[in-house]
Amino acid sequence: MAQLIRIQEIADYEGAEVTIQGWLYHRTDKGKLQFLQVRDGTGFVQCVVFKQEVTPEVFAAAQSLTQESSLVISGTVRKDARAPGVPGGYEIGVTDLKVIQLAQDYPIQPKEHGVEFLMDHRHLWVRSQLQWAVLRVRATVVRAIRDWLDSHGFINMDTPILTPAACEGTTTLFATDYFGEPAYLTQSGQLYNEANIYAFGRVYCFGPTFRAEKSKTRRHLTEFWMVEPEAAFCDLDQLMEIEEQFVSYIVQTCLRERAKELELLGRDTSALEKVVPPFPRISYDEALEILRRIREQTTDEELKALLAITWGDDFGSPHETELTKQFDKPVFVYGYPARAKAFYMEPWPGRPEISKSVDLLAPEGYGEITGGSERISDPDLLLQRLDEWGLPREAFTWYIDLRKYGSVPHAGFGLGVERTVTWICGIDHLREAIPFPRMLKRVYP
RNA sequence: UCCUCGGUAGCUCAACAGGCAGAGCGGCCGGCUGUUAACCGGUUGGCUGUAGGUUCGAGUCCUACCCGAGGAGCCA
Repeated sequence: MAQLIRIQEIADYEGAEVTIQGWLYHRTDKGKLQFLQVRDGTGFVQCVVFKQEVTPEVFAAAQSLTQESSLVISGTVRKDARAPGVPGGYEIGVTDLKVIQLAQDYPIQPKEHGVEFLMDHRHLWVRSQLQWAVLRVRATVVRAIRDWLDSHGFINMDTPILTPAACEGTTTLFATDYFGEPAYLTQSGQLYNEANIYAFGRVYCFGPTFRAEKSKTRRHLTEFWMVEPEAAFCDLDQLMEIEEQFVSYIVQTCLRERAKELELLGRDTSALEKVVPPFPRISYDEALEILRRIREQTTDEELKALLAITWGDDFGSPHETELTKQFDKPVFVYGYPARAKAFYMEPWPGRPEISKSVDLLAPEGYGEITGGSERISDPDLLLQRLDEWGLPREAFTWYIDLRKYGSVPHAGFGLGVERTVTWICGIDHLREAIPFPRMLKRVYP
């Protein structure tokens, strides 16, 4: 009696009679010999059908199989270095095969397709090997995020998705009708987590977040996932230590547990192996100096124009990309000009024009994956900032309260899941790092 | 919102200077005992994004619009 197994555990069944349930990924017909590439969600395996080893009915059934037909297949597991697949190196010598459904005209072929076509068929595209690999890495990233935080004193505290007001401006918020009043889809759970730390010390929220930005680039989604840790009694230096430990753990976990997927994606893992603490730290001022040098040395006039920047401006993508090329690890850039950042950031001691903020830029040109800061803890300073930014005090009554009842230095950051997955996988577009991306002009399927 | 590129068969793309709209893949039929997006032979397949214009003649030139991609800005 053949045992029902999953492809990912096939190496444990060498020589055994097994059954797998899955779908036909690809078929090569050699006449009296057929090679079936079968996937079951956990992996891909080659199944070999010899005409003389099966009944005529089984052989004909194998010949009738179309791409993505569902099937139950039985046979003997044998080791064979020629066998492709994930994990690969093993194949099944087929003895029996049952067709569940013959798929009709599956649209995606194992060849190059255009972006629009693939996005229109995202519900099917996720079955393709590379997409499957990326999304498996994503699942591991998500689990590593929770593992690290849960085991380092952070408690999960989810924050609302429907919110009454903007935390950083309203133009990029999705508005909804909340029983006749406007409510907005969240851009960040940070302000709520600043309340939660006074109950739990260290917290994190983890969920989807929404930005109605009309961004049309490979680095933007309108709906993306963000994890936002926040810690009481934490300053900017301590925050950077948390971030580098956290990010390193995520990367190393993927290297350990998703080696096959990263190999399938053609990822140069030696670049990821270098992602261990400590990460280099440079100030905004030092970053400007580096950019100035790059600008002087380049002969590329277009790049020179893109890299133009004056003190006080936030970095754009070209700046981040060029900066990260200078390092082989993620790099912290701290101390951004206060006016380029949000109202709640603690000013730098003795230099009020600078904030205690820090972004973490991923190497190889991937750019910003986290943004964080130490928050203002003094109630009077917070009131002053709200006024300066033209924000109504009434809307922030509860937030101001937090500075009145046992205020402490505290800090936090947000890490973008899709950007992290994109970087780890070495792919070039965020849309492949989430099962069903939401982008400007894309809400289907 | 701005800049650049693109839209031709189910898919990926050709089509010279305006002159019969083609190939590969897929599908279908046949052949092949080690294929890795197999290979070989046959076959199927078109409102050239939309509307208008120029011309004896438009996939090709002109105008407007629609859709997509990449980038800028903004950001994780």
